[in-house]
Amino acid sequence: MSGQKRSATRADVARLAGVSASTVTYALTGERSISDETRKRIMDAMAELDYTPNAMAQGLAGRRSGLIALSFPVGERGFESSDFEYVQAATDVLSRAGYQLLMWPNPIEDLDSLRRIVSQGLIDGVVLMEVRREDPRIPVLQSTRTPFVLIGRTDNESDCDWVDADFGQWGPMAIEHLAEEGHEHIAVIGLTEDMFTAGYGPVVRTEQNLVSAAKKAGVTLDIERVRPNIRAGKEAMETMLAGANPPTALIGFNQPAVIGAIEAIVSHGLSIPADFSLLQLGISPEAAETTFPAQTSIGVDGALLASTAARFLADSLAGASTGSEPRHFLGDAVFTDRGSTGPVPRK
Amino acid sequence: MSGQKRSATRADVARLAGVSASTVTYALTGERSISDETRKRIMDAMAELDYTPNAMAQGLAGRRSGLIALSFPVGERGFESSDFEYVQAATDVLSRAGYQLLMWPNPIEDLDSLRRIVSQGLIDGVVLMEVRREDPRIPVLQSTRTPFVLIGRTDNESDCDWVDADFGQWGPMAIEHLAEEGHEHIAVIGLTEDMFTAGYGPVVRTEQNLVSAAKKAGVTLDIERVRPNIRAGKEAMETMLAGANPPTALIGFNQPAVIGAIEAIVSHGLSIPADFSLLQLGISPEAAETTFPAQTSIGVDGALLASTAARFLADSLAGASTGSEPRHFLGDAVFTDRGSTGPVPRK
DNA sequence: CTGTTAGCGCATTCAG
DNA sequence: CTGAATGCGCTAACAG
Repeated sequence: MSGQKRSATRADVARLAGVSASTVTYALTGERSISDETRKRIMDAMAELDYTPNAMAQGLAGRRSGLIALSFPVGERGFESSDFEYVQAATDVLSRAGYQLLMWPNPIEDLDSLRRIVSQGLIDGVVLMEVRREDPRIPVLQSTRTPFVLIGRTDNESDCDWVDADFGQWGPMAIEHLAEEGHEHIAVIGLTEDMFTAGYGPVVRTEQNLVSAAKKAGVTLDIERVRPNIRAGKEAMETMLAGANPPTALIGFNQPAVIGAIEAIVSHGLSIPADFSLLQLGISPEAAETTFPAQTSIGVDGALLASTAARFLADSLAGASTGSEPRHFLGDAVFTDRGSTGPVPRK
Repeated sequence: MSGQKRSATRADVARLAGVSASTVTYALTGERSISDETRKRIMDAMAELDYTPNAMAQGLAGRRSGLIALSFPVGERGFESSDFEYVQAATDVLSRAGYQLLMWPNPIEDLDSLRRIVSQGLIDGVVLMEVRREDPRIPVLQSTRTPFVLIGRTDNESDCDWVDADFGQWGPMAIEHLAEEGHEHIAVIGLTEDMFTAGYGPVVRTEQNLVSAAKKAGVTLDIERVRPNIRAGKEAMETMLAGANPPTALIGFNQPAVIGAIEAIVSHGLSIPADFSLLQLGISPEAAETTFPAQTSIGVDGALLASTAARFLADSLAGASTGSEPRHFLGDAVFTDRGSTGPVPRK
């Protein structure tokens, strides 16, 4: 056993370097100038003792924990690989700014736990994911004066910092792409009304934009809203294909349902993209390439969104007190052609 | 502005309740007995002041942060919904034991960061996921005397606490199931050699068991090892089906590749399970039901694994000093019939 | 059953 | 350019 019982403290370093304790701190933070001579002695001492500052003590004394919570409620939707893109990007930016990310997977409704953790002084700021149109977490954070940023938007948009996809671009982009290829009758498979009333922002906005873009382009839309599962999507698609005037393309905003829809399309004797076109909204690259065929999609760069959010938060933590204007960021729509759309087939 | 600048401290509570500061602590921890009278006064005072103990100060004084890191390196494999099952289960158990989970997504090789975070005194223990046969994180944790538990195993099994799937059951169970249905020639699509040499434990163990079980059952195996992507799986399956004596069933241990394999099977004019049987190993329920058809599978209860690991860690944190025997747990194989296997077709 | 006293390791005044 | 003193909010002996 060669173990040192207790790890070295700042006092140990100071002693070994022959300086005072506070000088060690300043050598570390650079808050005031130090002679090269002294700095070197301190650095050497730190290296020799394998010194690492104690985070708790830093937090207590400096009223800054270096921890950021990522509120990542996992509801019906579950976890997708795309979600990790967000986590990863946020982690990168924040760690560069000296913060660690604390994942907080509790449900949105668990406000007591949220209140507790932010009151504990353990957390400097919060990134909120899966934001609802009226999000109960926000008042909690505001009342405890905890800095935060949203990935997503509430109905009251101007109220705080947020980043979000520019859903306004999705509908027009999707409709235009398909209209250009000659499609005049397009199926849409979205999410159920539940998601509407639960206030799931993207769903509402996107569908609205789709409708208005279709009107402008003179395209007929056949909208079905179903639960996010394969069977529901399959049934919805079968119904649409069995109609008198079946659609020649599908716009999906519901990945599990679209998997079922693909099955329905293929069973119907149609092949993609020769006979039928498929365009999926808001899907991650990973998920889009997990199906057969892979899905052409319109979405947002999640990493860009998350890293921007992280930057907003880091900035407002740096600027501490000042209540400058809220900052917003809209991520451009990204079109990725994976070959699942094509010109409308001749009869 | 009605904001209290600074949140209430233990001293404030003590003053308002008319007791000494330490009494407040003991009322909270129950470390020594207190008259009901006094306890009530303290509780009332805490409620009135909306008091929450400061986590940093608790950590500094009590040398216990209440934070557990979950080392969750995200490599080539990415993030799957099943992974969240682990996170969720671990979080539940640990929060009941008074801990928060800090997600640590850094790559396995990022040992400097790991060393730093555990030396900071910010973390009481670590749960390691994606454990390699020789995992470099382990020496780091041992040298810093940080309690930890593995989800997975190293080659040196007796060395520390771990939980893992009982892979020994998978091979026999898979072979027996298919053999009973009359299959005599079975394809296997596993992962590439890279994963072998990278020391990805499950891959190695499972394939070995598959081979020995097949020998015992008198079944012929046709093993292909491919990268985890759709195209590779499709090509591998096409090759096998084009052979002189094509297999009648597939055992997969590579989800993306199996998606491609399914496509190859269907294109070949075979339908599942009437003409061809499919059995997937080690896949999450979510992923198994994301394909068409859904996949019958053999795997492990991830939530059980993770919660057991969490319990191991919580226990060893409670029993602090004592170095009792390492604890191990093997999760039973779980067979889930999703209808993708059936009797071998008559010629 | 309760109060008093030291620290935990560091940031930050205040003095040179 | 550097040192000394104070306190962050709490736990854990030590005293009754």
